[in-house]
Amino acid sequence: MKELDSKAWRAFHRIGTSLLPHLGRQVTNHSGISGAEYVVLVALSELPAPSINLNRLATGLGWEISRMSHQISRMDEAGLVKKSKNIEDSRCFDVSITTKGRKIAEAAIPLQSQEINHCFSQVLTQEQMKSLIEISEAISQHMKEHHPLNKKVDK
Amino acid sequence: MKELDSKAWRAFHRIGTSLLPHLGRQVTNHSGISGAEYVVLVALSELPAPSINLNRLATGLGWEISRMSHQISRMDEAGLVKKSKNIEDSRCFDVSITTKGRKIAEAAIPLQSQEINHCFSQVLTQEQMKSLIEISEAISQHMKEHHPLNKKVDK
DNA sequence: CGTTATTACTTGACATATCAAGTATATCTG
DNA sequence: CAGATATACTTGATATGTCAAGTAATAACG
Repeated sequence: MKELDSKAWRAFHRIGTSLLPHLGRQVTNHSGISGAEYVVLVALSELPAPSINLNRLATGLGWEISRMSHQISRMDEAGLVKKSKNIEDSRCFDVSITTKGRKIAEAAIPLQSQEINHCFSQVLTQEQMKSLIEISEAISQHMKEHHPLNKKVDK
Repeated sequence: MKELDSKAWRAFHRIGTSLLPHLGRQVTNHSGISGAEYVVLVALSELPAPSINLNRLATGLGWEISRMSHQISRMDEAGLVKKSKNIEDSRCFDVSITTKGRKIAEAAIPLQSQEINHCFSQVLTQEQMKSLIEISEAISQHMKEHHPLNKKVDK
């Protein structure tokens, strides 16, 4: 491995393991939900449809299904989301955000945006952000093709 | 938050939460140690001195001290590292890598490099990697200044 | 010196993640 | 349509991470 590769990887590893946890902690502090809960609530609140099945939700966020299952169960108990059996296929579960969940998400999102601004957007130039998007797309593409987490969900 | 900012953040979030765990899983598969153990072993194996105190090790990797304490205890039990009270200041612990730990690290490193190559270096251009290094440095700098995990350790 | 801080870690409880196995419902195949 | 497969989750055990509180040793102060 070349010098540059190693340096780039370490750099990436470092921010991945410091910035992401930091943002998670922030949500917890200002809104009382975990980083994982935040991500799920945002995803649900942006849905074009009122609900989505668990499998697609997991795949969409790049999570293992089992993790999502546990997470949704907890969030259901906490009243943040609602889980209901799909009528057509009763193996499937439809997940939707509750009023309570939406309220919390709507309060959390601007605070979180502000923090992201602070630690991310304002620290980088436009060029750097564009570059980061390309980088991410290249890596995501590779991961999707070569190391998918769950079996493919057909479009 | 502007469109670009949001897109960049999501892109980064996505790779941060997919690529890093993937690489962790890989080490476990090929070398039987966790991603966290790998990171610690590599850090210890690269030390100029034979040992380092727990506090510095944690700070160097951007970990909480408590986490490092748990981790080192487990790795000590597993025979991967050795923990010994510092003679001058008996509150401190010196951590060093054992022969067993070094052997495992030396076997794991090339395999891991290969995987990093695969998922990271070969997927990006030289330019992109250079850009990523700059991005990381900007963010790391910000984090160090504004949101340090533990109290500062003076150089 | 004795008292008060500070530092360097440890500990334990709890939340979360991961992995392997299990269950129930669909679907496919001869 | 019966039996075999596949799918969509669930469950439980175990490993890790995180937080708050504790302990012990050193340093700092009056």
